[in-house]
Order: sequence, then C-alpha cells, then structure tokens
Amino acid sequence: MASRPTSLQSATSARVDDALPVVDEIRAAQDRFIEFWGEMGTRWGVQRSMTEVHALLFIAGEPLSAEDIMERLSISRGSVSTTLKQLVEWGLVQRVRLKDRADRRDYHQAEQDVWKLFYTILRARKRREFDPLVEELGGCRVAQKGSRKSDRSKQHDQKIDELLELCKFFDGLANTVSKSGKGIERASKLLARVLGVVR
Amino acid sequence: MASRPTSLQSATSARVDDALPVVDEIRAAQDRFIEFWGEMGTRWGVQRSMTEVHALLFIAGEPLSAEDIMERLSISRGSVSTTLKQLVEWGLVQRVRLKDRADRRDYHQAEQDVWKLFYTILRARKRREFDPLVEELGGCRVAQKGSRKSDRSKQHDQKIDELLELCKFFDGLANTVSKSGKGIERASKLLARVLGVVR
DNA sequence: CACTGGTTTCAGAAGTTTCTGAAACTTCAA
DNA sequence: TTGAAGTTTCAGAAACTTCTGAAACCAGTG
Repeated sequence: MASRPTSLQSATSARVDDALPVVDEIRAAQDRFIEFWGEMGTRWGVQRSMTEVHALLFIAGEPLSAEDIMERLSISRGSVSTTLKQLVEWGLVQRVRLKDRADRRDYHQAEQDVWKLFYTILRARKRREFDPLVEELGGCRVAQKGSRKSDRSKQHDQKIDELLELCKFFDGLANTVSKSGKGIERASKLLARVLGVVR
Repeated sequence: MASRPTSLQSATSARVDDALPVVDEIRAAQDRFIEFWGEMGTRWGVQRSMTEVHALLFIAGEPLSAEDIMERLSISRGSVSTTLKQLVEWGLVQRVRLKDRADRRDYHQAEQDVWKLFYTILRARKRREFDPLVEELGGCRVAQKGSRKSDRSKQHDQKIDELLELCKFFDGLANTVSKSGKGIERASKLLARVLGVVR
C-alpha cells in the first residue's frame, strides 16, 4: 500500500470505544472503505481522488454537494468539479436536484446497483487497455497481407496475426458478456458445465 | 501516448526505402512492436522496460543473451537482470542453455504460445487488482455479521456485502475460465447461444 | 586462484502524475 | 445588477515511479 498521509477528516480523534456513537462508527467504516477503494483505484490506473469521491458517494448512498465532498475528503474545489464531471460521464454518478429546498447547489448521487457499477468499470478499462491492441497491432506487421515475403518476415507477421486473432476472440467474448447484463449470473453456471464438457 | 524519447537502437538511420534489406525491414517492424507493447504495458501497470524486454524476446522468437537485450533496448545491466528474473517468475520467459557452445552466458526465450501468454497476464492482473477486493472488503463493514445494528449500519453493511458477493461471483467465473485453457475457445460459441437463451 | 557472467543493492537523476490554489469565466435567479 | 454556484485553466508543489550507473557480492570454470 502506498503510504500517502491519509487525509480524511477523521470522524473523531480515532478512539476505539464501545460507547462510540453509532454515527461515528459508521463514519469510521466509511473512511476505511474510502481509503481502500482509493487504493484499489490506483492499481486500476484511476486517480485516487476520483475513486475516493466515488467511494464516498457510493457508501453514503445519499446525494452530496460539492462542498460536502471537499470537506469530507479534503480535496480542492477544482478537483471535485473535474472529478464529478468525469464520474457523470462514466455514468457512475448522477446529478440530482433536491426538491424541497430553494437550494441552488448541485447534488450528486452514485449509482447503487453494483452490477451496473462493475460493468461500467469493465467497459472503461476495456476501452483503455484492450481495444488499442485490436486497433494498432496490425501496424506492427512487416508487410501488408498477401505480399511476397521472406521466411523471417512470415514468422514475424504470423506472431502478430496470432496475437490479433486472440485479441479479436476476447473482444467478441467481452461484447457477448457485457450485453448479457445480469444474464451472466445465470449463464455462468451453464458455462462451468459447458467447459466441463468441451475440455 | 507518453512522449518518452524512444531509445531503441534504430535499425539504420531510419530510411524509408524500397530496396531496404529485408533484415532491416524486420528490425523496424520489431521496433514498432516493442514500442507499442511497451506503451500497452504502462497502461497495464507494468514497467515499460519489462514489457519491452518481453516484447523483444517474444517477437525475436529465439533465445537472446542479457547483452543482446541491453544493446538492443539501451537499458542497464541491472534492469535487464531484474526484469528477466521477474519474467521467468511469471512464466513468460524461460532460461535456456545453448548446447553447441562453450558459451557460459544465460540465454532467455519467451513463451511463444499466445494463449499461455494471455492467461499468464490475466492471472497476474487478477492477483494484483482483484483478489484484494475479496480479501479486504470485509474489513470495511461496520460490524461483524449478526451483531445488533442500527438501520444506517445495516444499510452500510449491506452495500459492502453486495460488493463482496459480486466479487466472489467474478472470482469464481475467472477461476472457471482460467482453468479451462483453450476450452474457452470452443465454449464461447456455446456461451453466446446460452446467453441468447437465458437473457 | 583469477575471470567471466550474473545478481543485488542503492543513491540519485529524470520523468511522470496528481493535486492544489488562484484567477478568470459562465450561468442563472432574485 | 449582483451574487452564488459551478467550470475551466494553469503554473507550480509534491509525491511517486522508473531507470541508471556503480559497487559489492556470488558462483562456477578453467
């Protein structure tokens, strides 16, 4: 784990106590989750602040204002703004209006369906980390398909082609799966059986 | 793309020429592949030098000595040594002995089976980026399972539990798939049909 | 033993990423 | 028009990562 001086506004002065008010116990658990989720984010190539904001909104479950977020996570106004924008673009967070108030601030609320959450993350990562393979690998060939070649050129291009084929296979599989939504849950047991058969 | 001054020992002084010797055409294509693979590596959270060394060994297809690698990629002795060690640990590269020589140097050869390559990468990434979720998410609960709780505590713990359940599901799926080896190729068509059915 | 090749360690250079804090700008409503 | 909220931009601080280059060390060979 990276040893970044964790800067959550800690609930109380971190006291472990049976009589700790419930609200503070929850706050402490939230902090643990936010820190953990942030740490995972860095391993996934997502900015820490981004995953932290998402974690807070997800675990809080209710809409929060930009100021709430700034204070709770001690991050700057600019960061919160940029981060929220991205989270909204990704579809992980929604901008909501509070009805009962003459409050003009924007509130933000995280998607609570964990399936949607995971599929969103998977899609985003696929786009960034996998799709370029399919798109750009072809440019690593020695020559266009079909042109006359030496033996060594053939060997080279064959390797590239094998990689490409494999990528396309996984690409198709991923598309199949991601279109299936929750169907995957029911399908996976079948898959396990299917694999048992064809192995 | 990161604008790192690419330091492959370029084949010739980058001349584009119909009459370019075949060996140099191949070298140029290798360089493109190495650079591309290195770039992908950074997106996957792997050191550039590591993916570059792997790319070189993979695309060269034949065993190379540490010095070959140093010269070709312009990286230091220490880096090559460390990197090769890791690649061997991951099972992506094998240490081989050249039989015909009184040559005491170690040679290294990359796994050429692209399926093995992908599964190895998948496993490594799963270990690093996914398994911690299953292991540590439990610690983000407010309370042990079964203890008396307030409503808000319940809500919190329920979210964590949903995440945990989802993680375990994917974990099982990943294990099923990664044990299946090439079986997945044949199984995927069945899967597509199955998903069509259960959706 | 002397030598070759490989490994390990480490300080520091270089590069990259992430975030802040401030300022300028946009919207919208009262 | 004024002001509150939000967005955008950017220079610079801080942290982090990766790599080098050098040195010390190990291990097997002739």
